[in-house]
Amino acid sequence: MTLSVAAWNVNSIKARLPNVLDWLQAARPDVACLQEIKTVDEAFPLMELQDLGYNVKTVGQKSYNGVAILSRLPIDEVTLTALPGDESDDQARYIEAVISSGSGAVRVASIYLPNGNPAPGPKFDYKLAWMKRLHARAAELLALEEPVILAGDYNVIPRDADVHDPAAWEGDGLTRPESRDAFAAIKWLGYADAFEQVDGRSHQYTFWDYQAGAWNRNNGIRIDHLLVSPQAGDRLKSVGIDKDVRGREKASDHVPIVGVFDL
DNA sequence: ATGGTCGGTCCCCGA
Repeated sequence: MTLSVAAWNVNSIKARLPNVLDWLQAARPDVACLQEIKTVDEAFPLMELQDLGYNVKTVGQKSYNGVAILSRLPIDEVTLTALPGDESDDQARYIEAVISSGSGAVRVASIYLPNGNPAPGPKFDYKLAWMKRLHARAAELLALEEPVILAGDYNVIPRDADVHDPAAWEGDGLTRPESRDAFAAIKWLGYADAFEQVDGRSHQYTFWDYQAGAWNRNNGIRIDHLLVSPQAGDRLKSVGIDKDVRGREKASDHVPIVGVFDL
């Protein structure tokens, strides 16, 4: 039995609802981790998504951020609605759940990692602190020896090969060595970047800015990632980036990335 | 081409 798991920063679920519904109906992912829903839980369009057969769990916030997990399979338990380690952090950027698949339980997190710009500065400090907390949680999850999929917008461009013009992004919070090192450190724990494991091609992007004709010029970056534990990585079959979604009317600036697992 | 575009709102901020 296969399990497909998607990550997609929708940049407002309300502005994107027709596109999101169309894509879910066409791609039919078993699990979809959404970021930047930009709404409180009460205003999330629950019915429309339930009508497509999805169970829905959200961690929302007014105006900014907000994450969701949609699943065609039962969501057994929401294990976390925030990253541990900072009680004062009230930004809605993390939700983690246990999902029942054909072969047992799979743990999935929907992650919206802070952008961190302008860097350096307090926002960049917050990004790095958040990444440390994610590192700690990722280590705890590895110890469970379960299939774990950490899916979302990491706001990190891992390699120069993941950006159209590395020079143009020099010094940006998405490419700074501190950001790349923190991302690599999570992988060093024992996670794999699903895209790099099965594909690894250069210049495959998940985000194109709205400005300056970035989409038409293919000036993109790869910042949406699926990090997978060994128990998930061993069963990873394919990864796809649904690039065409970016060319639609009223598109998000991000497109979905989908991993298919034998789970 | 040293700019530009979205989405959310307290009329500017975040990306």
